[in-house]
Amino acid sequence: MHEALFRHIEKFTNLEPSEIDTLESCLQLSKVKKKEHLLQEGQICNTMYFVVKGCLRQYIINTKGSEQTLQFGIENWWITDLLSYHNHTPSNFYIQAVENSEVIAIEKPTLEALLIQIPKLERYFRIVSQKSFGAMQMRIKFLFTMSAEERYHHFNNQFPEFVQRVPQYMLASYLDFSAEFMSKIRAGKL
Amino acid sequence: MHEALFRHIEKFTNLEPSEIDTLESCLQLSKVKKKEHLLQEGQICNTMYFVVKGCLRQYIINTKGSEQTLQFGIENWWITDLLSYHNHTPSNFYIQAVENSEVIAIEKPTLEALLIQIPKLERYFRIVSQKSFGAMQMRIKFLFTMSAEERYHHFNNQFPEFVQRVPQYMLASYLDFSAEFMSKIRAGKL
DNA sequence: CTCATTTCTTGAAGTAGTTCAAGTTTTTTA
DNA sequence: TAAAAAACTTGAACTACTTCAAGAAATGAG
Repeated sequence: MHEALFRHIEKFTNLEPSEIDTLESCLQLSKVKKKEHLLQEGQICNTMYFVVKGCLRQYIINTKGSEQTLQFGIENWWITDLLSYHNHTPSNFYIQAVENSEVIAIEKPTLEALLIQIPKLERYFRIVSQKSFGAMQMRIKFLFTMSAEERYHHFNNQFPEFVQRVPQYMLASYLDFSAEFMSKIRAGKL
Repeated sequence: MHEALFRHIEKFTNLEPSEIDTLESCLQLSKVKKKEHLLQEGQICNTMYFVVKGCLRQYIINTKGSEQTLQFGIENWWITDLLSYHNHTPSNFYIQAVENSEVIAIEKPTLEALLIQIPKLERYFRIVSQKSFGAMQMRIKFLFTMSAEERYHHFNNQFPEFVQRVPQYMLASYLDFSAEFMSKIRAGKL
């Protein structure tokens, strides 16, 4: 049922069959329709989402009322608001499906119990979150050192398939420039 | 000897006296002089640094040859290049002392061994890195939604003491604007 | 205390990006 | 398969910031 997640966990730590059973019994796969929200600003985020299939995004609505995507989550990524999750504070973010997707949603009490029953999961989540933090550091580096055009080309080189997969205006805001500017970059009109 | 770190760990998990002993025996405090480097670009980052006293920063040298601070680390923060650490790849960053500082430096083999001997440390590092990731998400939000002036005032409200502690030009680059612009913001000349 | 170094300030000129508004194309839905 | 909705394009006007250059102030080292 949840092979995708098991395979991901096995990359970082080896589970016993009994542990797989325990885990299996706590998980359920849910379908999320395109544009459906898993988290809204102001809610307390109590759930971690593992993307089995499809694409989610985390976004905010800025002071001008327009959406800015801060993060995408595709297959084998976790997505959640970790600050709201840990501190029980209202979230600053929306989490929404960009495509029809399938996710494993784990509620905090379930996960807390699992982490106690299967301490290896502590290791798994440690490594995953340390790597994500490392990736975020690189992201900040790119935001700081590259021009809008460089960011676009760099992203397009690294993830050409992904660029086709999401609306341009979402990617533009993720790369921190306007949709109009992206259009001009792509047309080579500068 | 290393109370600062023990106190920090105890916030997230409770260590047995024997575990404290084990840990104690693996740690050593080192002094770092202002401007001294703990990591240089191109090196493989093999060490995690816990700041006991003082202030470190992670920075890059951009294409124009000037320094840009990506992260500060003060008392009770860990600082390292987690991507280089996990992937054994050359680091993109410098880590340098901003003030004369004291750090606990843990080498990767030591830490790996400790995580096996004291599994509770997996939990500690998981929570710390998840919270750091959450903080990074907020940082990106601020970078995306606030003007330079707003970022300065917001930071200055949140961390007034810290603003006094580091050179203005370092803080300016951390907030992603020029030192000259910072000077004008502070003078109210806009 | 004094000289050298580092940090901060100021103004003028330039630019990488935004915003707006309108039109076009593509995708979705019924 | 038509109509509606969503996504993309284009150009013109604007602006938030950068860059440069030079001087002033603060800090540090011997």
